[in-house]
Amino acid sequence: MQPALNHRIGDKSLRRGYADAMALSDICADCAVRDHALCGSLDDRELDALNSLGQKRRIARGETLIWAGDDNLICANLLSGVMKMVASTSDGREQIVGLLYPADFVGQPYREEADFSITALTDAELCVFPRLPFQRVLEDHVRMERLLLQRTLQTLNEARNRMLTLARKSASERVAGFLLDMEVRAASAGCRATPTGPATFDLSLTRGQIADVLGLTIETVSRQLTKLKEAGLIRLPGGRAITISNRDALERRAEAA
Amino acid sequence: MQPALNHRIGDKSLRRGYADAMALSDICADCAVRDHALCGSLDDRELDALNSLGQKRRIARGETLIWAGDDNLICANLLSGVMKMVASTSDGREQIVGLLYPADFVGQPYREEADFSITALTDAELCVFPRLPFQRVLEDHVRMERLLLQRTLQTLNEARNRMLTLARKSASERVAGFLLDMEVRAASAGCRATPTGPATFDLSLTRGQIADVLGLTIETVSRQLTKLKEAGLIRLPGGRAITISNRDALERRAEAA
DNA sequence: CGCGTTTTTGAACGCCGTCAAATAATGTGG
DNA sequence: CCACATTATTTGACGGCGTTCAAAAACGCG
Repeated sequence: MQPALNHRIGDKSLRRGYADAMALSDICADCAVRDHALCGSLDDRELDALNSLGQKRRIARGETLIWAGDDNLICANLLSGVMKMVASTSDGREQIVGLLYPADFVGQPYREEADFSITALTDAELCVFPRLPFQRVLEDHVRMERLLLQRTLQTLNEARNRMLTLARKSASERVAGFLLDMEVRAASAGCRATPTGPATFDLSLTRGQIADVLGLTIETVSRQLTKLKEAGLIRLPGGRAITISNRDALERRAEAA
Repeated sequence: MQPALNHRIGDKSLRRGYADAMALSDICADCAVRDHALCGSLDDRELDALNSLGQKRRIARGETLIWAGDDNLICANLLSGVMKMVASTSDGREQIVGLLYPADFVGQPYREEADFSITALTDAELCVFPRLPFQRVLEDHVRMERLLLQRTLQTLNEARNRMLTLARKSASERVAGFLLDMEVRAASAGCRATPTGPATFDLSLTRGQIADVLGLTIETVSRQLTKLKEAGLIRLPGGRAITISNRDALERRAEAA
């Protein structure tokens, strides 16, 4: 089905099919997320097999990679940027069911039709694979399949915890919990050495997107943030930055009605 | 904090490993769910390997197999009965994050601590496996691992759709959708030949359990059911039976605020 | 029949959504 | 760099949906 591309071509950009594949292969060498993505489980030779399928693709903020309801044609690895996975009702109500960060796997393997839309919240880069060939690679590479299983299990756990939040927690619990989650992610992205002190970070989401994640409205999110500010638990230095000035209190509020 | 679980003492446990394994192995031969459970992917020889680990276990209605927060020691296949998977807040609010039916896989592989409690809603039977050895079997049997991956992906999809429901749908949409879901399950369990006509079935859940699934209260569920009855979409013949007398209208109500 | 449990029904409250408007932030072309 | 347009956020007023609290009715089981 796919030509084996184990040989190198001197000038990468001369010809199309081959050139793209090789370009991707080269990029893997200094891929920012390779160690954290699914392909981290592959050795160089296996990587070639995957690369012969994949194409690197840039996407602008606001662009939608996959539309719910369409044929489910592709999977991907997210290289940079942030994306959202959205479920929606027929009359347009929306819920973000997952945020995707660099090294995350994107898409729904073994699904004929896409159930959710996937849209870029920032400019983003991905390695995109056609779904069916990707599934075949998956089945030929146990370690990758295993890694996907473990990630999927982890994602499922998170989804279930989110159900508890969406169904049973108050607006102030949701917002407080969300800020703590985002702080953890920001910290691990920035790899700050000091886990102490007032942590300032940028939550690159609009109020509307936060609302979509938390199952609230823009107004409620905004009101809760000002409440937290007035209570002295956080500061809002402007833009989309957040300073957590009293994490203990924030953690308490994250699990008290 | 909770009753000890793995101390079931019976005549069989006098002669350990072998007797149990053979007993289980024998039972597999006429296992009601074998073709639908994960072990359906194993041949007889492989089944032996799994069986040497497993123990068949009966559980009474209301008993809890796994407690959230405990060490995550076991996985299982559900043979008969219905169980619930519950997430809860520190102050006791609960949400059912999954219902488990015969042939479903039970537990959280690759997790050190159980995140959710798993409790029997009816008397139930399971094949219980210690988690770590089970994981090893999983890794030695690609087909089973693949099957688990595919199931997990499917479950994740369902979880994400549930997020939409919990976050954005009205009480009447939730109840209508729930009845339709249960009807599908009841129909597939009973394998009715006629997909037409007024379908009567038993939703073996109490109002409280329905409320726990839908993220509502008992009162709200009850009120919505009477509304549906008064609107002529369903009948409540008593007990926990439901008759769907106008499925089209019910489907419309399931996705209209 | 009598008792405990589940379900239904009623009444009042409160959280959050909706609608509306003011203010702040961001971007754009001149 | 500013003036202006656009978008995002904050703030306010109000109402509705679902919860909470309470009690009656129906059911199940000895």
